Amino acid sequence: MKTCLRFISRFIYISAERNKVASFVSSVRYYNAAAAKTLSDCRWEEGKSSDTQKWSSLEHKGPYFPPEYEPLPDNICFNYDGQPVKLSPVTEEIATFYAKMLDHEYTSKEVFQNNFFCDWREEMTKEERKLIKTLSKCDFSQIHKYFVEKSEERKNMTKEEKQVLKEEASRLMEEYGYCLLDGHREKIGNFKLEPPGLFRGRGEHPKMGKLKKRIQPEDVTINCSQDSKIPAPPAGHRWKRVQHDNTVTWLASWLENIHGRPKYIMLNPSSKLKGEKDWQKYETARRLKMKVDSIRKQYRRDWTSREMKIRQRGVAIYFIDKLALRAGNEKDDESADTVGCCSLRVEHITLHRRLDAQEHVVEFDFLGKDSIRYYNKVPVEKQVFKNLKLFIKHKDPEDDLFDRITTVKLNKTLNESMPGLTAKVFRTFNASTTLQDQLNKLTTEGMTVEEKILSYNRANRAVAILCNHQRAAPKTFERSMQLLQEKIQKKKEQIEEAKKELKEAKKAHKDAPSDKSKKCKKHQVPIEKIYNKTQRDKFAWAIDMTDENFQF
DNA sequence: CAAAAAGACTCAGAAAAATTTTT
DNA sequence: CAAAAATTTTTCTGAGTCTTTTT
Repeated sequence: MKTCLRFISRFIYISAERNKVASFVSSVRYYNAAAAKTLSDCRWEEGKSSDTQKWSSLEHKGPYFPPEYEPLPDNICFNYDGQPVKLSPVTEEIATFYAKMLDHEYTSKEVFQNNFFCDWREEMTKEERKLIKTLSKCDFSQIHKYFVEKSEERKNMTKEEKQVLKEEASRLMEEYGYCLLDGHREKIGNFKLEPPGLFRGRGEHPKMGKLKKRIQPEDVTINCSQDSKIPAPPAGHRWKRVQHDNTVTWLASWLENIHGRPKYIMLNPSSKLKGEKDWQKYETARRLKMKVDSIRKQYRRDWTSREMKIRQRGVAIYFIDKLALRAGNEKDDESADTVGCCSLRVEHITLHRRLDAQEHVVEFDFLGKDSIRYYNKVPVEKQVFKNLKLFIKHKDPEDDLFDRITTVKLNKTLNESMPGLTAKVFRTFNASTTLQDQLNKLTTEGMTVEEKILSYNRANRAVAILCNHQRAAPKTFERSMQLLQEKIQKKKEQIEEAKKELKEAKKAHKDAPSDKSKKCKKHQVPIEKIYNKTQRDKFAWAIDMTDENFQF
């Protein structure tokens, strides 16, 4: 029983930050393996800067390239200004990207349309460009219909056909999905290259609708060990570069054309490399736990510093600590306008001397990561309130609230308080602490497993609120609501009926009810039903490590 | 040296796929 | 039982954080 409790609490602890539990199973396996060959490992770990060296051998098959474009059948036509137009393959492919998205609201946005049309025209042949000048004259409906039908067909495939597809996918996974790192077969996180399409940013993204180009082998850099079997580029092609850099963990990289930022093929979270890093992250959070009191003392002192930047820093760290805000790096205007702590603007907060019987309330309202709205009314310390008033004095709404600090400076300060400490550590720390606190509050010794799981879910909910994790209500929400109402109505009727039946049954009571006994048989629910396979896998490592002291 | 740019890595929601439950 | 709906899990890749390199 005790073990069970502990392992649940461990599970909760690790999964504090979303469902990033990663399968530590393999990590544990590796720790054991590592222990076995400690001697040789230690030698080179001491000698070389083992901190920067991520592997000593790495072999893989290179990325998997998405299939080539298949031109539309001749009877499917794109129409321009009422006339059918046969498009060149390149142009046609891009048209299909748009056509497929037609019933997504994205395509109704002006920015999306403009970006798409602009990029599309650039890929057109001269003749096409000359002809196709207005998006509103473009008729993709046949193409759209074609793909709707195709996906319908796919849905209606027979079991056998689906099985064939499944097997094909798993063969692909076998061949490209794994690499060999330091002699261990490790799962790759994203071995498939991102296929071309139209960029869909989150929120009001200025680049939405732009063409995400097909990645060519010539765009891809391969990273593997020198003496490994170098992955072969697709026939008739060559890699951009093959390098052997063991200070990085990626297997392949390319520059994404929307922002020109690098993208990588990396290992799955279940790998040793990722797992250990994740473990380290929690270790750092635990170190923060030891240190947090003095850090809190420090930033409180900073609230009254004569230096404005120190006051700002003190208040910013307070927000990061208390509200689990993200650091808030500066962003260019080529992306959606979202903020974090350091990039908060005056317009994002409202100060209330008193609000709903509370004093010194700060009302936050801004778009954070992924354009998720953060809305919160928080009572703060009087000194913080005073400072905020000072910070916004003589500023316009669009001015920075913290104009004297940056994330770099803030993290530098944090790092001085504790090695390895950065703003994001507070999120891990706060999530873990909240979960542990909630768990302690919600669970008692005598609870059944089901009750514990309920507590676990509730505790996790508290973490989600703290971290402002939220998903958009599905578009079908209204509909499901309606269905729910109908259901409730039906249930009511059922209850009425049941009551009547009961009355009748009472009257006819004397008859033997043996017939119903079969139906009434209740079956025992085996424990395995409570956790799915993946979850049980996740638990495996926790059980394995239960002797260690892991209380947060 | 600091600031900017480049680079590498984690985090996170949407959508798709798989699975389970209900009708 | 199949079909549909609901729910859960996985995949995908965009969006952050933070570090390293360059200017």
